[in-house]
Amino acid sequence: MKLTTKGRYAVMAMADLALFNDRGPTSLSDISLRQNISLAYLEQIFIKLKNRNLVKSVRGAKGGYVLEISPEDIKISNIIAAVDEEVKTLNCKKESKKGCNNKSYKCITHNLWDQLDQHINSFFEKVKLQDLVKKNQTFNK
Amino acid sequence: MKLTTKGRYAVMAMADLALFNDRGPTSLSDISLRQNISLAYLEQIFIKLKNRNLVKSVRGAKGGYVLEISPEDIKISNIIAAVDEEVKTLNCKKESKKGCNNKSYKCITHNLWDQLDQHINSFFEKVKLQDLVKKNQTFNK
DNA sequence: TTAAATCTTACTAAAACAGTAGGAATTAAA
DNA sequence: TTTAATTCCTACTGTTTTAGTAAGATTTAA
Repeated sequence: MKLTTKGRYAVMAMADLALFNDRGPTSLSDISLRQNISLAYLEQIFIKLKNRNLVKSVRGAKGGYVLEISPEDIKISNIIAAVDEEVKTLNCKKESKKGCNNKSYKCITHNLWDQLDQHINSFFEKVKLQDLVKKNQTFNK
Repeated sequence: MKLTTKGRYAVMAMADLALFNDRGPTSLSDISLRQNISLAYLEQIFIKLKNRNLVKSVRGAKGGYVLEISPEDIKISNIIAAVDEEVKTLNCKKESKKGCNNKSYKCITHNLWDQLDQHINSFFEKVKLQDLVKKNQTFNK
């Protein structure tokens, strides 16, 4: 599975952006200072967030980024997916040569990984950016 | 989070072992052939499984491994924990210098990662090795 | 004109991953 | 008693990923 600091930083930065969104564009250097993430690294991350239409950029002085859509409509899964190429446990489908073929005893764990994926993804699907901004959040149903 | 082929291989191998457990010790070379995992790599994995008392070894010719406890009593989480050092999304607690301090806006995502951990771990807690051996398994509640 | 900001591309040190290699110790069976 | 099959143990290693850094180009408000 893929869930690295890049994904975590992206969620942190988006939450930061959501908090300050009503004050106009937020610069990456502000986020960098508040969240303690390197500016250059944030730049790379925000390119990807922009490509997925999660944020809009405002170039030039006093520029920065603003949310493209409202925090209630942004799922955590959208953010993770934007920066980490895949959120998926490896399973035998991916490796055609090794592991999985039609022999039943080779596919014992096949369903397990599939359902783990569903489980994790459903978690990220359920939580919205808006939920992070509220206090004393509980994300489990 | 940490969930690599080592953890997957361990679960596959344990499932394999569960299937053939009533025929006496299963050698790693058998598992290697059936599951297409390198023998030397399996050896490393089984040392760890043994250390956690999930399997017993029988040395010498005709030796191999047998389950130390019955498949109903082995949770997937036990297996993963045995080989992958931690199943935990990184969170701000871990990095004392960076990220998390008492300023509220730096801890926005703190709860999120904590609860993700709980979510994933609860999945692995619920599934037993026995469940993998049955057909048409469903692990989600 | 200047400073603040995004945008773009390339590079890189360190760590993790996924093994490989080589041999020692043990034991059932020939 | 020898052999072959097996676990046990330690060290090494190529590749990929991670987590950035570096250097500059472009845009725009003041």
